[in-house]
Amino acid sequence: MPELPDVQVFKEYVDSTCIGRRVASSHVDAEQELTDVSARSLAQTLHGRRLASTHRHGKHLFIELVGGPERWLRLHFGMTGSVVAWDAEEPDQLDHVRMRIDFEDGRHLAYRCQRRFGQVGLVEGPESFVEAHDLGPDPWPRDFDTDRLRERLAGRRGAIKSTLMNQSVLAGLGNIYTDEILFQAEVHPERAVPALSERSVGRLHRVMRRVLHTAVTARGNPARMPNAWLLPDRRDGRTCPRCDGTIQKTRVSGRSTYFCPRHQRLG
DNA sequence: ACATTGACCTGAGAGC
DNA sequence: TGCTCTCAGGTCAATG
Repeated sequence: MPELPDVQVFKEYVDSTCIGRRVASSHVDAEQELTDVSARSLAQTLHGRRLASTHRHGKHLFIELVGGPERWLRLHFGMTGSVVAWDAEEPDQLDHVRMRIDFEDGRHLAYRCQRRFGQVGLVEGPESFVEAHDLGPDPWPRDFDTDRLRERLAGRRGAIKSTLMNQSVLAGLGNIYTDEILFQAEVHPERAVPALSERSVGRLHRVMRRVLHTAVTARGNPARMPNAWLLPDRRDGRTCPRCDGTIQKTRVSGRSTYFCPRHQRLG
């Protein structure tokens, strides 16, 4: 599900396939996904613009459109969204295309979204969007250090899992990578934030950064992730890839949660 | 202010 | 076979 690493991969994909190209036309069929903009005015804004750069914040991908008033295309991928680019022959099985951009040089870019939880919109810039939606800092850049994490967790009383997934605390972690980080940091998902030791916070920070970077290197593909990770074994009853425990499924704040009760202890 | 829960959506898979 | 039910998980609104 598109979380920070997946969206980072989408960003790098758009960078290498579409940046610098000019829009000839676009087809928008995303009535449900559109936020703050009509299909008509989105198509109008895109027309003739050049895709100049991209920026990612959390699970949001922003694409800068130059050649007019400052506007950025914002893509959010929900659970099932993705992007795909092609030149001549349209790929097979290209279902659920909600928006397609046709470039002057014959290339195409499609935004797909099966379950329609995604969002497409136009914004004045990434910073104003982040501020308006009260998104927390993105944990990907180098300057996201342990102190920053500690500061973001201050004052929180709930379970660590729901807190890490709260986009106004940190922007980018979803259900799957949060489970992965807690699994590797050996922290029980229901542990209350105030009950976390200083060491645990440091470990969470270190593991978080390593997991995100490794996931991007693996292109977000679970099959390419290390064997000792939870992700490929994220199923009830599986043997824990780190110890002799058994992976257990539970619910935390309404979200299905997988963890190893043997090395992620509550008490 | 913060935490929790349910609704939204669509397709896959389970169970009968 | 085919129907119905449950589940997945991103956000947001409503409620506690």
